[in-house]
Amino acid sequence: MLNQLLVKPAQRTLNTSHLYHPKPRFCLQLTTVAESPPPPEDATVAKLVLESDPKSLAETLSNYSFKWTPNLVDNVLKRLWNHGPKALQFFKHLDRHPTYIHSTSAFEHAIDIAARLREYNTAWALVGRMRGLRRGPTPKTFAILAERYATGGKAHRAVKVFLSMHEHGCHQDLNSFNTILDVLCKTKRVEMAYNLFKMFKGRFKCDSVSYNIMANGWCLIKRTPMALQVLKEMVERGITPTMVTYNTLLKGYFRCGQLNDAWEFFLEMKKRKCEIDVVTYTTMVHGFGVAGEVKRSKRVFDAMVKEGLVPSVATYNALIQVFCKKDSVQNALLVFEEMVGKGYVPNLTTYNVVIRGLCHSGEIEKGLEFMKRMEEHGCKPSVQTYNVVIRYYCDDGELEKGFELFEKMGNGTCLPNLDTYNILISAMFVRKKSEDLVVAGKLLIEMVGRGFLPRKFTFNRVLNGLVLTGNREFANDILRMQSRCGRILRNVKL
DNA sequence: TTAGGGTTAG
Repeated sequence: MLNQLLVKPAQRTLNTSHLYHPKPRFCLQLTTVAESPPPPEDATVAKLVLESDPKSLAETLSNYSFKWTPNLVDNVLKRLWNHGPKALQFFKHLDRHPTYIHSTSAFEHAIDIAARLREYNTAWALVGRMRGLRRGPTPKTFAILAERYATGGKAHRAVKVFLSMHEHGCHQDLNSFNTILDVLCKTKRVEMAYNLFKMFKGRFKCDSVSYNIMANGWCLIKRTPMALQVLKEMVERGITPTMVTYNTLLKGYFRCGQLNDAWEFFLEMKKRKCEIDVVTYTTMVHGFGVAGEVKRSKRVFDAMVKEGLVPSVATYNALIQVFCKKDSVQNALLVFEEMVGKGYVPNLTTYNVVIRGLCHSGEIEKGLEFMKRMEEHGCKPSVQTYNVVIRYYCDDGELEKGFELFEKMGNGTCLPNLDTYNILISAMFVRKKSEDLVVAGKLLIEMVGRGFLPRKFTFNRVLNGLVLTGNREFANDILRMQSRCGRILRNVKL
């Protein structure tokens, strides 16, 4: 039934339902796709890891003659980035390999993944293991750990990581100090960073980078006066502000909606004969534009060119985004074509901005054309690209087209992430059909199987939906899965 | 992975 619902009957169809699944959990059909070249080896391995039951992973992989190299392992781990438990199972399997030894970078990937899953004990065990093998830890290892602690809401632990570096045989220097400051600032723990900064600025002989990091931190939490204070202090200590310092403050003004102050600051920079650079202009184009001042934004862009500065791809991206958001996609496309005409190579951001703009104005098919165009030009659509188009298809009631793209992701080289699943699951509630809710339940099972932890809200929503549509038994299955869910992450021990 | 400019919805 579901198959018929989600497919246009006249189309030639082919059942591929989740090629990387041991058994199809649900059958969605999609139109025939063109023959594509064989996937790279790391994609094949990633697919096998995703498909295999953890217990049979070793056996599965031994059926193939992969030649394990640091590069291959790194790429597999990168691909499995959104599938943490699976990635760690793979890492663990190779950790027992008779001849292959994990590289520093493989360890750091694994540590990053474990810490992202908040498996801090696992992460530290890996640090110990890499030390035992004399593969680290390196300053980068600690930067990763600190960042994961900070983004996991454990800023104090992040600071501790930095303070304990030397105990793990890793020297603390100005670079690592700047890194911890930046990690804290980027996670909005600016006060904490500032305290640390005040405490150690003498010991590590803080440089302009440290000051710039702090100024940016205050700007990120919209406390520009404090950023100015940092600038003042910097000058008092005889450290010359750089273009980064000025551009940071300029961006800070825009972030606070202080357009006039931003403009004044820019004039002041000019007056003082600052070497105004492409970043300054890009900040202005974006700042004025997203604040609704499209004409001003375009004037700045033109002024830049007139002054002989060459716009970067980022400058074009800013302008294109401004047109998409505050003007029209048609004008944005004109800028896009102008950019291409001048020999620029649009990047992932360019395409994502354009595709989002098109979808937003109801031109999803045209967005899809751009997706093809980017692929033809060697720019692989990212999971965000897919998510945008899938979302708009679903919003438009074109569920089958959304699923078609979802299938394409699974078959190809761009694995779905948590957002992808959430988008699709939400879409399953629109038609209020029993069959759709069963799909939602199956998606939920699939995402858990791949190591994503759905929010409680998602579980409850699907459960309620199933119960209301008379799928009580299936709801019970899901309920049992939910209770197992908490244990899934804990089961991955190294 | 020591700092600044372009992607994200409701």
